Amino acid sequence: MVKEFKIPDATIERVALYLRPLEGLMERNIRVVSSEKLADMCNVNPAQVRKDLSFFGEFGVRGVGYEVNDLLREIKRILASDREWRLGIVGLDDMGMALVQHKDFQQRGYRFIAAFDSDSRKIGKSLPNGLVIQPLSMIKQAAKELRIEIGVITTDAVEAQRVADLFFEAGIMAVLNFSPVHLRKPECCLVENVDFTLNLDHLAYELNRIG
Amino acid sequence: MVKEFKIPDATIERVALYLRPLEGLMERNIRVVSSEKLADMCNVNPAQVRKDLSFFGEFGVRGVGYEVNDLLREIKRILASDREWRLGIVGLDDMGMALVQHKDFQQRGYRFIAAFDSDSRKIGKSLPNGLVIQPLSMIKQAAKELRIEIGVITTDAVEAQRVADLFFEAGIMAVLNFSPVHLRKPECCLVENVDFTLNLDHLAYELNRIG
DNA sequence: GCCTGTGAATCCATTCACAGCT
DNA sequence: AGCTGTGAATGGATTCACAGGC
Repeated sequence: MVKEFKIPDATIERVALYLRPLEGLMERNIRVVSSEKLADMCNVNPAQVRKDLSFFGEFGVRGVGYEVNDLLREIKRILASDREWRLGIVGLDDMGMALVQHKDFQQRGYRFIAAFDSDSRKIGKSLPNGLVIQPLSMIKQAAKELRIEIGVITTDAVEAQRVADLFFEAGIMAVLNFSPVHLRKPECCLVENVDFTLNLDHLAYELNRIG
Repeated sequence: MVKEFKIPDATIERVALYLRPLEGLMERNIRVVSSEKLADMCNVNPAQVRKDLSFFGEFGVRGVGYEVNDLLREIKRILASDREWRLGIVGLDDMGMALVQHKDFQQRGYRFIAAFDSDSRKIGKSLPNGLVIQPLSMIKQAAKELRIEIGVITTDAVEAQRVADLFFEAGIMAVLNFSPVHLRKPECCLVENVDFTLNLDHLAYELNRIG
């Protein structure tokens, strides 16, 4: 019984956050969790957890809590992360290599199915997962044939926009951007930026405050 | 003339976001920027930019805009990112290696000055930046001697808490955590979590919504 | 008794709109 | 004329507090 009104963005973000702790509980064979316990594990308020979940239906049992397994399944369904997503990556220097091997991605159904690089010395090389690195000129064709859904960019600043444009032209609507530039994009497309320096800036700021 | 009342957290986060575009303008020798232009480059509202900056003083010139160079210096001062910060890292698999080589870190003054791993086969090896990988047992001593300020964790889930505890015991108050677990920490310490799957979850959710 | 689900209340953040300076 | 700086207005998001069901 999913409610019709629009879900707050903050809720979507937090609901994704709940996945990891829930997976942790599953592994420890803990069947039921209260909003208070789950909130603890995510540094949020218990009422927040309940309200977030209530946007999508009534998953809990009063006096008891939430069935971990059910909740996990529901959240994955809500986020559409209950299926495989097909990723293509451009840039196979250290960061790119780290990502294609990243275990969390595979476990969660995010699968790299194509890899590209502009460095001709890298073309034709095989990655540990069996992928062969292709030239950028193959992006369009590969995107169609392999049905790439999400593009990942780990190039330097200079190349990033060009690569993003290639992705968009190839019909890839979503990009995860690790490069240090703000990408221009068509209205319809989505870009998520990852920038660790923001996290470090925040730590630096707080460290400086507390003296 | 810094205002005394507390700065909203959201403002701190956005102010850090303004750094990259400003650096971009510097490189292109653009001296002055309006709140509207800067807002554009960060996908925020111009009034937001002005309000954010006004928390820290009056940096702009009415009728003109903000001096890029000044603004950059001011923001760095505010965030305390106008100096070097000393990082120690644990876990030198792909992700760890990618981070120690990450150019943005060095450019912004985030310097890795120690590296540790629990894998005995890695101990004693040198990294491209000259660091030698040490065993975890060296964390406490190295933290003191080298004055490590921020600890970076790229181990797997099993090791992460143990490493975090070692950091905290060694007097390191801030941790950047790439591992997929929620770290328990003393009241006084800071943890920032990095989790790319959250970004992918968000893209998946949106892709699914728009069909 | 215990814990969820949720309207109401509160708190915070964003945006508007315009006065004030150059 | 142009763009900042900011009180006031708006709009969201968080938290409270309790009714409702196990």
